[in-house]
Amino acid sequence: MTEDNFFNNVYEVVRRIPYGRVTSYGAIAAYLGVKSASRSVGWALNQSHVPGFDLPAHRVVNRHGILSGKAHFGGERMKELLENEGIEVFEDRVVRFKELFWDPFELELD
DNA sequence: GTGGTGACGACAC
DNA sequence: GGTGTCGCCACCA
Repeated sequence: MTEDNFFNNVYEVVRRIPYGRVTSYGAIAAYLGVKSASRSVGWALNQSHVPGFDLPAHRVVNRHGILSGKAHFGGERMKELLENEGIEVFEDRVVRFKELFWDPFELELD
């Protein structure tokens, strides 16, 4: 946001995802002005596994609400984190994804 | 500068 | 809804 670094912007947005809500890689990329950089967003989130890096990456799923990054959290870690926030997860997919989906552009509406 | 890779997305079947 | 293909962008060797 405040910086021109794509990665930094991704982290900024992810940290602002409301509790109990989820968003997609594409939505973040679009908010950053590069709609087609969705792959880079996921690539950036790869940093979230670094110690001391507090990032709710478990709230970021793909366009279909699938926990595509589940493998990077290790086992059912991502699923548990989501369910802990009241988000139902079935078969690696977010139930009611359409309702729980949070668009980064809502930041402007705040 | 070039090529390969990835926690994606849109489209076709 | 699921699978395969192609396109996209940023990063690293």
